[in-house]
Amino acid sequence: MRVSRQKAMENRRRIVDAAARLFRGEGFDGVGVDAIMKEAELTHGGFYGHFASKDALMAEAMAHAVERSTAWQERLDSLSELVTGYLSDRHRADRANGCVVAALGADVARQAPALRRTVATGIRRQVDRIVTLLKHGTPAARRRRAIATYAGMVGALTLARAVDDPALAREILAAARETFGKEAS
Amino acid sequence: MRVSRQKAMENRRRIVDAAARLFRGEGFDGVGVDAIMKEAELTHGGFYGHFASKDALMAEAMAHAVERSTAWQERLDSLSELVTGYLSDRHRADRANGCVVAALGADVARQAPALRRTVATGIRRQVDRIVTLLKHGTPAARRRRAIATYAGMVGALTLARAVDDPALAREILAAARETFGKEAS
DNA sequence: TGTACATCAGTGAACGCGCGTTCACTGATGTAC
DNA sequence: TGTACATCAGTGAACGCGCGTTCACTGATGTAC
Repeated sequence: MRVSRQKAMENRRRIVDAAARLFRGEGFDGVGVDAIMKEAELTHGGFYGHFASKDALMAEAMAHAVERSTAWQERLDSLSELVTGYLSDRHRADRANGCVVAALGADVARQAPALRRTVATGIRRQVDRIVTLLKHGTPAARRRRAIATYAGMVGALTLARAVDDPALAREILAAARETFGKEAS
Repeated sequence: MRVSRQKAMENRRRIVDAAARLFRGEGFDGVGVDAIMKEAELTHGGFYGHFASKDALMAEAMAHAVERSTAWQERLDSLSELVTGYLSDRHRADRANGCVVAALGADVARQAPALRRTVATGIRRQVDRIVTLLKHGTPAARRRRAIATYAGMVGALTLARAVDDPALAREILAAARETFGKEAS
């Protein structure tokens, strides 16, 4: 049964959005086209009217997720706010709506160039954003510091999620918050 | 055709070793039982004489990889050596023989408790190891610093591998080496 | 030490299932008059 | 503005392939005498 062009565009957006969440939550291989379409309240057959392949959707979903997460942090205006939010227990528990790199980091390295380029763009933007939140040092030192801070954030969240011991997970997040949350002079 | 008990044990070890490398290189879902057995120079049918399931091998392969990487770093005796080696271009390019957490971090979070517990043990050991390399500060401060340093190492390697731009990858590794390689007072 | 038989590590065909993808079909939408 | 037809978004069955797992079989190893 045909659907209005506007509704079709909305459906497409819903598929990308569902994919962006499900991929982060379960990994690229952990989610099938069928599950994504079901999440978007459609049937799997219609998928290929919107996308050339699952790979194509993966790339588009990553672009969507990167866009969203960048938009989200525009509102933050201090390093400690950014770090505290990123290294929160809430973010640790909610892979599906969180940072793409922490949710899919190792998987991204094995994906097609187009997808990796998209993620690289997101990383660059995140680093630039942190640079603007740093107040001390030369531009080069601030950039270096921003990269190390972002690396620390991603690594701490990855470690906290990998570990099965809640106490250790909390300790990791707390240690990283204290280390990366304030700008050491 | 039957094989001596000693040879059978050696075969089992070869399967675990091949699995540890292949899983890190291609991800848990990226490698099949067939590929692992072929890498170990056996046929896939014999697999279930050694292991109850692919999941069981995954857990054992992680234990093996954690053991090996811990043994490897025993030889290092300074923080800068450890950090420089970890954040080298060689390690970035060689996922299959490198750090388990950087190679499979996000995937580990989705695995069975037994596997996550094994990885947690490896993480604890790595943190303890870094603590012994730190010279300044109270025990609590050193532990905090060790966790943050390990997080920075894992995150930087993850970012460098995710990115498709070699120049950016090198910049990330260099920034992290400078930041985490020397013990800030 | 040698022989006869039981054991069992490894082989390769086969099974069942899930997943990515295709396709004939449906019926509401969009358009031409 | 209303009617007739073409278009095409979405449906659901089906296909083919790969993967985890099973199983009957093989033949060298291990053991009992």
